[in-house]
Amino acid sequence: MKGNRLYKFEKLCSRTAINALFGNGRSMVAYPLRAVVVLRSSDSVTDNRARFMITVPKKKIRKAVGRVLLRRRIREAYRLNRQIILPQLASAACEVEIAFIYMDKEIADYATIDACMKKLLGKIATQAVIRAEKEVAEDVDN
RNA sequence: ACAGUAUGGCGGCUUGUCGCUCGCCGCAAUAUCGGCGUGAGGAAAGUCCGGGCAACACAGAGCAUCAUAUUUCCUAACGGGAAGCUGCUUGUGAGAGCAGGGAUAAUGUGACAGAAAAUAACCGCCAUUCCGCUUGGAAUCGGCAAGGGUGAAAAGGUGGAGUAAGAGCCCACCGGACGCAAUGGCGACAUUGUGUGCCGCACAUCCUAUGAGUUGCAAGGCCAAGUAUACCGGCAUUCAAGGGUUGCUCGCCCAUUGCCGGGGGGUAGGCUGCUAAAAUCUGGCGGCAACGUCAGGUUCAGAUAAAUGACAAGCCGUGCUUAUGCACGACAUAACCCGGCUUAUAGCCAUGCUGUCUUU
Repeated sequence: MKGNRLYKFEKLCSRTAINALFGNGRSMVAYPLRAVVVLRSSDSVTDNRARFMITVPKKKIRKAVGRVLLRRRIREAYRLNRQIILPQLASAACEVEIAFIYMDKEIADYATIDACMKKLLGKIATQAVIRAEKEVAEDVDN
């Protein structure tokens, strides 16, 4: 994988996978964004370590125009910033599934969404590193 | 010039960087990569009508429910549209809006106010009788709809004749209703003549005519991993035990359990339906118009946790300020597809018409 292209297999499409994510995920917040995350270890050699989805609730943003615009902005922010987490995931041998949920009632501009996205991805990356260290420790114990 | 009105149209543009959907080409390849093309609206919205399409249902008749209700035309169809007719409301005006089956059938309702909301006597007018005798007062299962105020609506209007007082009770003119006739119009209807004194209105129930089977692409059709497994075949299995054949034993067949193979239905998931059509553009012809017709050109979204974007710069438009700077650029995101309706919409353009002012 090269460049900033966004492939279909990076999107989270399956209904069952989404239900599992919301059942087991841990949430973290960087207002106005909330992320629901599932980390799991994976030894398989794939390019695809992260899959994501975006939700803008109808209760918060009434008009379809606004929801579409926000979805596009969030996707753009993820696309441009995901290089923050991908190397960490590869080194920690983890896969991650993320759902981004928009929480504000106003439509935020791109700059604020970009900043939030950077913060969130940073948190996820550190989580992945911690998890990897733990597993290493357990292996030593065994 | 300004303000308005009707109809029709537009609904920001360009460049750069990084990206998305689908299609085509290249490669073994449906992944990936490279190249080329392609990609939201006038309302895509509300889901209010009418169709197409699909599945299911369907002898025939009636009832109920809902919708519609002036005329002629347009249309695949419509509860939609066009051009008319009648009445009312509104605007100085161009114009705009609303309503429009019924019987001289029936029943009910009409807030507040008012005597009374439809078999009208509160005040009032008149008559008769009694009291008083001055102008008045009282009574009558008396007469009177001319005057009063109320109201959305008050018993056709004006004048005369008439009377105790009055009244379409009668007469003249005017208005309306209904009947008849003539003329014009495809028709609703209009105009004219004539006859009948026939003379409140609104709404609902009701009646009449016409239409409506139900569910919606999450319809419907196809493929189908894994898991469990109806059923079929093969092999194996039992220390004992089951059923059939037989008087009994063996044998054979069935059954049991396990493995392997096949297999139907079918879950996750995928494919299809799925976009070339009542399509659209240009021109001619017919029509007042909606629209029709002929000829030629064009190919124009098909996503599915859901594609057209993000950022930067410049231009354009509007407003505030004035060589500049700042702010703003509406409404609204296809989900099977069409025709309408309704609602939202900054600003701009074209054509016709109207009002006001100025100039010639």
